[in-house]
Amino acid sequence: MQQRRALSYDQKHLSKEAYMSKGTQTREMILARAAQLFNQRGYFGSSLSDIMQETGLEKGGIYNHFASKEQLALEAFDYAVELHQQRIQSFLAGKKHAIERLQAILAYFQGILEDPILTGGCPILNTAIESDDAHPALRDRAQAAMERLRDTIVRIITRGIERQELRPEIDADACATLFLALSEGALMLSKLYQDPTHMQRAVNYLTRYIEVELRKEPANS
Amino acid sequence: MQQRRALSYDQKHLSKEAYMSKGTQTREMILARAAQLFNQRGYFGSSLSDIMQETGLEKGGIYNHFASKEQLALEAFDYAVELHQQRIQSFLAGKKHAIERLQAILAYFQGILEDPILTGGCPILNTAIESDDAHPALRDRAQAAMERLRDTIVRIITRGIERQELRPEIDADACATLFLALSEGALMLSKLYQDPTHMQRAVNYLTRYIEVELRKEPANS
Amino acid sequence: MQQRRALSYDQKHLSKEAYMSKGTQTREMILARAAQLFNQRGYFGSSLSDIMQETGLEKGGIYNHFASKEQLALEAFDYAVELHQQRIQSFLAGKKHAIERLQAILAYFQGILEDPILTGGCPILNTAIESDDAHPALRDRAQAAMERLRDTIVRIITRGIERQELRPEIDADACATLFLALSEGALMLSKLYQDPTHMQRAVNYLTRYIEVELRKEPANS
Amino acid sequence: MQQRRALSYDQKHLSKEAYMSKGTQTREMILARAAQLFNQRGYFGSSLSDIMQETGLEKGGIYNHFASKEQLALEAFDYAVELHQQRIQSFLAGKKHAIERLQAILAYFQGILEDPILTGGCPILNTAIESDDAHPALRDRAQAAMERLRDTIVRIITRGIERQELRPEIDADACATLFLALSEGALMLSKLYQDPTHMQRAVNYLTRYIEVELRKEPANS
DNA sequence: ACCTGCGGGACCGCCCGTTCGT
DNA sequence: ACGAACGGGCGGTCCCGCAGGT
Repeated sequence: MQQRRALSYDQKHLSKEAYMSKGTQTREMILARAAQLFNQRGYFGSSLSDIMQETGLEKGGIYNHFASKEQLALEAFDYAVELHQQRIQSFLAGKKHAIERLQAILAYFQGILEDPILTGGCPILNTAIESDDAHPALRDRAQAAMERLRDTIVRIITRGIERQELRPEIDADACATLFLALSEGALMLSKLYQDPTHMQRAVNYLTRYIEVELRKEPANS
Repeated sequence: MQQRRALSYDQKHLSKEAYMSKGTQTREMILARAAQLFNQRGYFGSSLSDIMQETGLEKGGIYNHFASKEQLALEAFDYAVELHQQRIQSFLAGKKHAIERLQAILAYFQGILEDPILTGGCPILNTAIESDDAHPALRDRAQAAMERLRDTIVRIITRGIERQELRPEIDADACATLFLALSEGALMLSKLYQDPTHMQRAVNYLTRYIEVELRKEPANS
Repeated sequence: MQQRRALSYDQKHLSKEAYMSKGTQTREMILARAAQLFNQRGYFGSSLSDIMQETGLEKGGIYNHFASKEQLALEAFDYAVELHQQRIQSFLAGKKHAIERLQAILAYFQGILEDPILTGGCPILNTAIESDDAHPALRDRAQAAMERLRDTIVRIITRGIERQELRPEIDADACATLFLALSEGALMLSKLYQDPTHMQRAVNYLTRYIEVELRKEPANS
Repeated sequence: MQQRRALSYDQKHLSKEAYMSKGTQTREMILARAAQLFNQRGYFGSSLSDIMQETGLEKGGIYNHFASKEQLALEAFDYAVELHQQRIQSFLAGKKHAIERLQAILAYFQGILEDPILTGGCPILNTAIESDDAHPALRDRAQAAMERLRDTIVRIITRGIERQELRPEIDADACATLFLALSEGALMLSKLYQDPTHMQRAVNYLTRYIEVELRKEPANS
């Protein structure tokens, strides 16, 4: 019965995606469920038993696909990040102007709270906090993922400057830090208080910031 | 021998602080060490064995003072928060002007990274992230601690407005969110990257923000 | 070993000896050993370590089959009772006359001491005494088992009266109490003194009682 | 508060009994409470913490008076037996005739159920069952106590025969076994079923038995 | 090829019975 | 008589291999 759920899980993707062998399907399903679990309860807070229950598989079934809990955690983290990356891309899709693209980033952050792909908040933030002093392998992963996100923002800004959509004097790195830190921080606050207000304030603030501090004013003004 | 370490730990406080029975000393020592451990490895990532090793006590010795790991965690969190609260107070001590006081808050956040009382970063942030979907009791504690911190900032701002040190149109709540979210977020980034730059940027940004957006300009300007 | 497959093919068709997977065999083995242990040392007097030693399994192996010590105890008790029930049935087998059947019951009780299936005496008695004020779940089990035994005796008597093998004025319930209480009490005495004499006396007494008080005299005498 | 109860416990005896130092009072109090506990939960089922709670003392306080849990158990058993022995004596007091004395024994057994000095049933029975295969020291104690009880009955019967109150052909030992086994067995049944009926039946049966089988008929009948 | 289920064994948090300094 | 500390054992769970069967 649990297995049925597992099977049906990915079969809906069959039409639009490449063929997946049963094994690969199971593997993906495990990753999806584990990513969810780890994102809510953390790496140390999730046991293999929890994952068994979540996936409907026996231990052996999981171990068939992943050599260890750690390996699973690493891949599940990648999976979660990939999901979020796709979400960002879908927000950015079709938006050319740097202002629009920065707004899309804000929308993405707000979406983590209001329309989450993975409940439990931002996997990079969660993993960063849990792993920084405790799990180097995971921390490196989190660092790389964060860097990718940061780089996305930096690129939007530098290209925006090149295209003369943003002011030339902007420090792209500092600006990316502002966006990232404020968004992640506000996400944390809103999750802690279970109140979206804080996230909303951060988005409001950054939206204004984009307009007032980043947008290049028309030359004739 | 291990016990001796425990004894010596708090005895240096005896001269200046209230008398502590041996039991209470040990209790405090356990809290201090456990707070450190939990702050680095998290609640689920720290085992009683780790705490035994850190304290030099046997299990029974710890259990004498705390009914469960959870109870210990709760009290250790309070201990850590209290330590940080005292730090904030020491930063605020003698500073009357709202601008100065807000700068002290920034200095406090920067100190978490550069001159930590407890290695492992901000206990409220760490605990908030770990507990929000996994441990309600801890989350409530973290929420209360965060609220206290937030309230400190809000009060500084509202009193600053009253004293006409800050602009009257400031939204104190929104402003506190900005300070908290940006500082905690930057702290996370700096810890993740093991690079104080991000924290520094947040402090720079907020320092400028204080001057430009909050400080009430002299009437004659 | 290679033959196992051939064997197992037929084993599912075997009507009299149900096929037992390796897991089920282990489970039964644990039950048998645990039943023995509990019967000698009691529930609180037996530790999981004892059971590990007795079964030669590690904790994980035991825990695979039983969710807790309590669950194991409950099932082990049922196992022990079932064993004794079968023993009673084998004593009763082929005996039609109520007198014979009551004598079989006595033989069964004497057998507990002299030819035990499970050393440690009567599991119902042992469990009744240990659990009555301390372990309701176990007590309920013991009560049900005792009731089954009592019912066996009551039925023998009532059917004996119906068949005019026993006197019509007999109070079957009171008589069953006499049999049970005296037998269990004598069993306790003989185990305490490590001397079968007391059991023997009870059997002698009840044997005479059957003849003198229960047996219906021929009409022509 | 607990301590207050402990203190007051024996002070009412001070007037009529030999002087008891505070230490001795405490010791007696521990014995009384422990005897109660062991009688209900058994030796292995009672922990020192239970005893602490029951007595209101700390561990050190208990260990001041008893070298080990085992030693306490042994003495608590003796205490319980002594209490029961006194009860028997009070039932026998003033009764000279063997018939009366045997009836007193039955009344004593019935009293265990209906007006217990120690809840949890007969300590000898309880201890016999728990210790027979598990705790030789306790079993020896139980055996001795049972023997004392048995001897009381045997003596009543032999003296009754000597005094021509009972029939000369009675086997006193067998008769004592009958009384003991039936009473203890019925006690077990009544406790298991939480229904005094079984005990009542045993008493009824033995009362009749005394009249019909033991009482010496007047010579002229 | 994939999954099940059994078993291992280390370790978990907790509590035991015990000792001893105060 | 207390209360701190011990140290090992409690019941239970962890993560992990591996044999077996479909």
